[in-house]
Amino acid sequence: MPAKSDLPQGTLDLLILKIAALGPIHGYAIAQRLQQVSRDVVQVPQGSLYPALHRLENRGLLAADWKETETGREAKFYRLTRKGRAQLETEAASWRRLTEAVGIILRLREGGAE
Amino acid sequence: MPAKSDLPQGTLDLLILKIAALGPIHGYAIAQRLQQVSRDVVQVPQGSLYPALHRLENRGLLAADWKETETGREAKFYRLTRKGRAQLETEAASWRRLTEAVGIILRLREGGAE
DNA sequence: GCATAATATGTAGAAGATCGAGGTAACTTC
DNA sequence: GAAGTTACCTCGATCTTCTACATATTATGC
Repeated sequence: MPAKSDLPQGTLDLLILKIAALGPIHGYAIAQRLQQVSRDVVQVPQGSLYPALHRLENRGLLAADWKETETGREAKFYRLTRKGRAQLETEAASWRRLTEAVGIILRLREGGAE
Repeated sequence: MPAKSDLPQGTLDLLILKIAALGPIHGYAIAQRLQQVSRDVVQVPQGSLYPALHRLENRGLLAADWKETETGREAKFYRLTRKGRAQLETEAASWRRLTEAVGIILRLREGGAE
């Protein structure tokens, strides 16, 4: 059984920014890397990937240049802008705050808090 | 500065199911409880809350009865159905798997994993 | 008696994100 | 020359969330 995972809204942007922060990389490779690192928990369909990249580029968080890949093909390499780096930090902090809060809630027991 | 938090899609259902699992409770109180326990990180606007409750009820995950609150007012008390309990477990497991994966990604360093 | 706030429910409409399905093209391997 | 992989892209359906609005009851203050 495949680990069907459906990223919640907003999460994809955070992950893309994070991967791009590790060094210039093209879209297709971002999706592969996410899938590898997460052991298939995170799977990004192309219909989500490319709109997200364009969205981030339009917002000035990513910048792109066409370059040659290692295999000698043209691809669009994305890198984080200064603004993108700031955004990444903000979103990562929100993510941590939120997951911490949700974690607390999920661990509640009857007759628990206050 | 308020901890503006905007729950990602799907998360609200999970949290509602979890709170309802602790015992019958009405909608307004669910929102209050979430906010209290999370120290204001999770804030549920009514325009999100009630549609979510109806959604969950229609899917057969919650069941509702009108009862009197402690303050003597009529309110709709929700409780988890058997199906809802199963769904809660599934969603909680997904949530853990996902946050774990995202956590790994957010901790990546250049020249890191594979 | 009247205004305000808190409790408690609900709807309508706009805005955004994800995703399945489709399309293009180049390069590699058999 | 057919198939598979890499690499880009768009469109439309679908679902959530959120802002704003609407309603009714109870409690508090003046």
